[in-house]
Amino acid sequence: MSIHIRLPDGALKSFEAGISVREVAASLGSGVKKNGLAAKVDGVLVDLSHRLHRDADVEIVMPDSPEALGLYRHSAAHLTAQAIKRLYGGKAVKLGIGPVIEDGFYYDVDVEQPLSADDLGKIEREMERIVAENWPIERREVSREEALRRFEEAEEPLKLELIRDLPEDAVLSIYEQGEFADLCRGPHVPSTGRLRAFKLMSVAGAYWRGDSNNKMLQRLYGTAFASKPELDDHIARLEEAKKRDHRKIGKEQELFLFSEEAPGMPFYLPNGMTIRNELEQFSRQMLAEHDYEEVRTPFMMNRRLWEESGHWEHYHENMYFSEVDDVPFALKPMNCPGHMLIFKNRIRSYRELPIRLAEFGQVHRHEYSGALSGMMRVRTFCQDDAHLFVRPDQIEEEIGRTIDLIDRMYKVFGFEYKIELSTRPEQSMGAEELWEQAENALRSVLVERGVPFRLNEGDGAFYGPKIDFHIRDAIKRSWQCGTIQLDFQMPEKFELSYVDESNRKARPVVIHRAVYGSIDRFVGILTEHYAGAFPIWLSPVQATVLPVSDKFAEYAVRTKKQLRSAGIRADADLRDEKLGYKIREAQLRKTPYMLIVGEQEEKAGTASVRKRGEGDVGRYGLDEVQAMMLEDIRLKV
RNA sequence: GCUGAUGUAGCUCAGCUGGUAGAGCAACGCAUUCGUAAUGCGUAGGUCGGGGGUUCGAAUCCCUUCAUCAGCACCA
Repeated sequence: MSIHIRLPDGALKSFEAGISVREVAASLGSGVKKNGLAAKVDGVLVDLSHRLHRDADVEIVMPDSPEALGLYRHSAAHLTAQAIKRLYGGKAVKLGIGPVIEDGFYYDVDVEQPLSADDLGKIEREMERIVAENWPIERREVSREEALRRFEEAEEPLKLELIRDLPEDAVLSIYEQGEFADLCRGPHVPSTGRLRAFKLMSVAGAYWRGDSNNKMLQRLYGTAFASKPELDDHIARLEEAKKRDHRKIGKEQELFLFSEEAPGMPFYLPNGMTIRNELEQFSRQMLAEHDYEEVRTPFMMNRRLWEESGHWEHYHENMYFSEVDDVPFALKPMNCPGHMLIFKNRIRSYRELPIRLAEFGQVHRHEYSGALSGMMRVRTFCQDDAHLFVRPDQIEEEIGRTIDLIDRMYKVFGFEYKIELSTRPEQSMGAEELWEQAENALRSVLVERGVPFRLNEGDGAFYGPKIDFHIRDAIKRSWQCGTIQLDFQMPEKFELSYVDESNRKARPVVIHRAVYGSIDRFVGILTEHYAGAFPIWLSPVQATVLPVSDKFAEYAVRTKKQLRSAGIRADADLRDEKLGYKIREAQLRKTPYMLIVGEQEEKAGTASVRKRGEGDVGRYGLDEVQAMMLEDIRLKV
């Protein structure tokens, strides 16, 4: 019996039924035969050894196909496991799982001996050896019984656990390469010799099955590519990202510091404070345009309040406490209870709603020591927080307005962001119907506006579902910044009410929202986003005046003063150094404008302008340069 | 919190198997008065994260503690 195979270009070819993909590939020319890695049969990825029994669309996966990367990485993970087993003893190494991840792969192993960075080189060399041996990688489908027997013999308790947890009807397959075998769904590249470009990156602990109650295994991270140049490129990108690290730039540019005396609590240096202040000022301007009112609430309030709000029950592990005069206090981890008290301060009419209370609220949250990370994860930070008290009929419009506000502000920074909708978590409070109503409200706003979003099941706040805005940092870690949270619980807890049209008490709904999220984290993200070259409106020093020599110091100072009186953050570098030296330094500090002044400039009342990223742009009158800068600042470019 | 690594001058880092700490940059001083990414010479600067121990002797070995980093777990 013959079958028809349709190729991606639409061509139809006939083969005997039962022919392998490998043979189909071979019929397509020597290049495909030699370099084919796997195939997509009717859209499903399979090994070259896969046999075809009926008509199908077949596409051979070549090294440059989008699917190839996953194959290389998955096979490289097996290669890693095989090498470790060879080096540390087949039965001394218990295999966990070895999946492909965004930039590579990892393999979790249970080995007595802690693996160090030095061991990685050793393992890599063994991997190279296995590549040189060029073992075919072969798939075998096995019965559950056979799988259990094999991994029992191999003394692989973790694999046995995985097999036992697979559904009854699951097809089990084992991939073998030389003496090594692994339970795996596949597919893989056809032989170890195909792996030409891989590298082990790091080793770290990871709990078995992601549960901190389980044993901690050792996780080897690695990456693999189709070719060496692509691998080198990837490594170069990682190094580039490291240069953007906000901790490094924060130190170099004197933005902020951390002290052992206050772990996870940033100190702002004058430069960093300037950036923060600009961010706040921008935010205040936006708040004014969107009819918010700014308030401020105490850092510390009686524990009673937190019991009332539910924070004590749901959040107290992350809170800081203090007791003075036998009165128990808690440092606020959130601003909401304070804002509830403000709302309750007097009777509210339905005509007043929505009431939008904003606060640059400093909160304290006790994070686990291991979670701290520069400005990205701290124990005290300032939220650009606000609570919108709305009538039920205003919910959707208000959420829409908030999305607009966030989008508008992010555009100024040129941020790409992703939206997530997070639903009810396990640890939460309130009735099922209210949650459902809240989740539906958020979802329908997103759907109506046609914004793409990802559903994040069970990741909501304990008091309500939320829409989160995620931004990526230099090393591709994603951080939640903006958030819109719908809350029917706090109004209940605090018995909030307003007087409605028919003079009856009605319950408002609260929307929690933040744009920057944590201003501190946002400063960190911006630092990496701009690689320290902040746009002029944020730049701590907007212009440096550089006299060619001491003789023009007086004119330099005059120039600086003029710019300052126009509201520009200008400095003059009067040190007894050569011009080239001062330019180099200002350049390294990423100063947006350098004004060079010498004899000709002084005579003409001008300055030679050097713009960051452009270099020397010529001579301008001082008023002209000043206008240029003010325009850039105003436009936030 | 867990696993592993790291902590030496303001910064970046060197210091082999234990013999009493060094470089570059920065700072300061002097000379130089300079035209678009580093002028030269000189000076000063450290109880080697903290505590304890082993030793004749510890930056180096051991214990403990703190902080930081990578990752895991956590992230209302």
